[in-house]
Amino acid sequence: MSVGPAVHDRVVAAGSSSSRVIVHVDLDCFYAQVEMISNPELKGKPLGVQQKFLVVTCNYEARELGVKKLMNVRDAKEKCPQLVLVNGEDLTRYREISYKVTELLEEFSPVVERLGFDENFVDLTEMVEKRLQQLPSDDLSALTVSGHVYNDQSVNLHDVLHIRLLVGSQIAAEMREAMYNQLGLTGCAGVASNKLLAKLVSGIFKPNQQTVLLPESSQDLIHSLKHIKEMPGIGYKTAKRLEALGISSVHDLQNVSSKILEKELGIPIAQRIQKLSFGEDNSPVTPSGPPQSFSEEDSLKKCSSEVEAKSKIQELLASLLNRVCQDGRKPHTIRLTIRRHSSEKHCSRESRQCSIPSHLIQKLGTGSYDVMTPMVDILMKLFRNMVNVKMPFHLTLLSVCFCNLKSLNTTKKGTIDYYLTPSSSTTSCSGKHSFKMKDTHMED
DNA sequence: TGGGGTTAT
DNA sequence: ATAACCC
Repeated sequence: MSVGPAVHDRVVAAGSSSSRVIVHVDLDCFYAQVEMISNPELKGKPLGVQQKFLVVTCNYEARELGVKKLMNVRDAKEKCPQLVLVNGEDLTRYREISYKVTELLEEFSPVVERLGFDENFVDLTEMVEKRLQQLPSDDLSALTVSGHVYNDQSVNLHDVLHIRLLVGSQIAAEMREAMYNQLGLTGCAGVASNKLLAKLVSGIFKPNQQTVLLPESSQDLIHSLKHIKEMPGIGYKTAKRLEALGISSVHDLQNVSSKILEKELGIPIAQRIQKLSFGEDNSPVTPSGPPQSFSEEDSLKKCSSEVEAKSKIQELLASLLNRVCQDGRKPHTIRLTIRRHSSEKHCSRESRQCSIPSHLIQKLGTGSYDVMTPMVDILMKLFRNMVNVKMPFHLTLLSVCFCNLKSLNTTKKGTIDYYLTPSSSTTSCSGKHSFKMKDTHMED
């Protein structure tokens, strides 16, 4: 190796994992896209997806007519009388397609982190390295960026970091092309050296486009935020506390004394968000893998009796049992969550959880046994532990969650389970074996 | 504000 | 068990 010192430093920096290539992939108005695929007659019309009294998302036709995300149905209809609404309270199809997207991305590189149903991060560092090593005779001159470059900054083909991000932009384009060809979905992508910047830059050109951020422009990107609340990682609470300190811009957060910040927020959060304000984010892309919990919830106008609660709980549990059955893993914990009508308290929830008795866990995959009744009994005990049913109450939400999921197959072969584990597959949970409520005459 | 999810304390 | 964060 006889390269100059500057080049050598960059190569070392690039190779020592201090420099990564991350892509953030963000589907365009995901629920609305899924609905238009389910029912192509909706295409071309202004479409909103409704949950209770809210339009939770809408397509671009609707946005052009003034409909916004999380807009009241009343306001949306007023703004846009032609608005077509579909109910989106059942997330089943959204969840299924969401995981198909993640699986498609995992085919490019296994390191994929989900963020909600419609966003994914992928660490492209290794893939980019491989592609650069395959380049014939180090000929960089044929390389071109795919999509937009933030700030229209020009690419320097002699800069290793530029080259790596440029290859990242090409992979991002292939990902979006695969999403469209295989799933019919469009989305945006942002390519940068960390998750924070990749996420921020993915939103720069908006529907169905992509943007790469070169390092020289990262300060411009973060300073384009008008308020620190727009910084991913700084939520409602932290933003309020910072505002009370007179900190509202990225610049304020960069320049505030770290001692003052640590005193207000504690050392870990203070240090993390102050690094974020400089565009620094060393958090890894953590592979999400299968979900760690399954939950179903329903918000209610009013639930004020134990019978009403039991009926809702049965409904939620029936759906959950089907989901958990299809997953194959077994939940070892069950949780019930409520929200009380409280006058002002900002949507505070309460929960109670307990272990699921092992004899019920075993029966979970099989349709051979009524698991509903004992499970509902457990949930109602949790319910009465939280709610004094002898006193008046008013709940506005019920939620049931299965968590602490364990795969049966991952037997540590020292345990007795290894020798006793049942063959576990005489029944399937699909189709007619699905769990139903109340009516027992379900077989065709 | 819905109907989900995650991690940290 | 709660509180914060994300969508």
